[in-house]
Amino acid sequence: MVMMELEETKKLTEELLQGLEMARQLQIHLHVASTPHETRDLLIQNIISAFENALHILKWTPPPSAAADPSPSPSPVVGIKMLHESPPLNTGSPHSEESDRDLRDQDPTASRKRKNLARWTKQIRVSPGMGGEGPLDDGYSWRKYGQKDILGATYPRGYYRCTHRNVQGCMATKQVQRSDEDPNVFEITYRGSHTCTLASSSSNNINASLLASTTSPNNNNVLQSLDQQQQQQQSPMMNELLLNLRAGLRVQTENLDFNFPNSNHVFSSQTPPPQPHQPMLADNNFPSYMSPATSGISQFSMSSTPNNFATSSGNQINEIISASAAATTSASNSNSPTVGLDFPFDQFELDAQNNFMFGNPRFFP
DNA sequence: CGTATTTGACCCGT
DNA sequence: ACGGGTCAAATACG
Repeated sequence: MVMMELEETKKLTEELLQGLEMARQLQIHLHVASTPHETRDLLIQNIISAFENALHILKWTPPPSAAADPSPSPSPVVGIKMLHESPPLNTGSPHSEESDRDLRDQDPTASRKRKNLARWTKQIRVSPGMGGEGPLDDGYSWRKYGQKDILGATYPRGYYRCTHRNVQGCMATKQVQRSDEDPNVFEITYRGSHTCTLASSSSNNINASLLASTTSPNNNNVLQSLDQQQQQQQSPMMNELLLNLRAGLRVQTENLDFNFPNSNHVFSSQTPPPQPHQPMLADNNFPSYMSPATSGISQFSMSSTPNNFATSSGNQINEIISASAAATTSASNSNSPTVGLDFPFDQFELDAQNNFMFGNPRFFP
């Protein structure tokens, strides 16, 4: 077997750790009657994904049959597949993201940092029948800022940035590329994590719990104070996954990607103080304030209208959430020693002490 | 009328 | 020079 690189070892470890944490989460949720089954499904799915990813890292190849996309889900059959993507992928150059120029004017090192932004790709399959023309909404509010024809690609690539870039300096962006082979598949490349404060802060609860079990013990007390019921899964990823689940989509694979040399890179140096960033609308408890039926209205906006969900239902959700969020948010605004940003689901980092971080530390006083 | 999208120009790395 | 990514003015949208 080929000598495993340090990076891989790290990834593998992270995968396993995540799987472990998810399993622990599941264990906790199993004792909480009010936990929506979606949450459990999600956790299970994530646990499976963690293992799959770990195996993937180990170069293990699944049996041909299993490799294909299983889609036992209901109507809108959709498969989401996460792809590793630390090394320069399609485009050899990550490069300037919008205002590299501007950034450099203010901070010469800014452009360089951009290259370190987290980057990962997902392949999302939408059922042919679905009206729209693009991948489902991922819970974030995106604003299209460009479209380009790519050589060799039949479909143009759409460029999106977080709607709150200007207001909150959220530098997250994503690219949507429709697959040539299968027009029903969209490859979405995300870059950078959201630092915007769209919804509440409660969105990090699940992360907090995860942290509790993995990171330094000094966090536990705080974590324990969290209301587990309401603050369960709110990481963007969770939101996303839930969205999928709600829509009858099936999450096929989740992968993690680690290309964050340091933990600060996520925040553009241009951005004032690292803002408490939150994962977007916390749609975790959707049953309560947002029935599947209600959310169904726009949650599957396609690329042409990337932020329907966020703008429509997101606001209401935010309001609901903001209340509970206020408490935790304010308490955690300060920069904590460790920087764990909540990335869309699959993201997590290691803090200075190499503690596994899943979610951000803002919950800790 | 404010906000989002479109689209050609521009910038930058290769 | 080329291709990918972003800017920004024009336009569409609600």
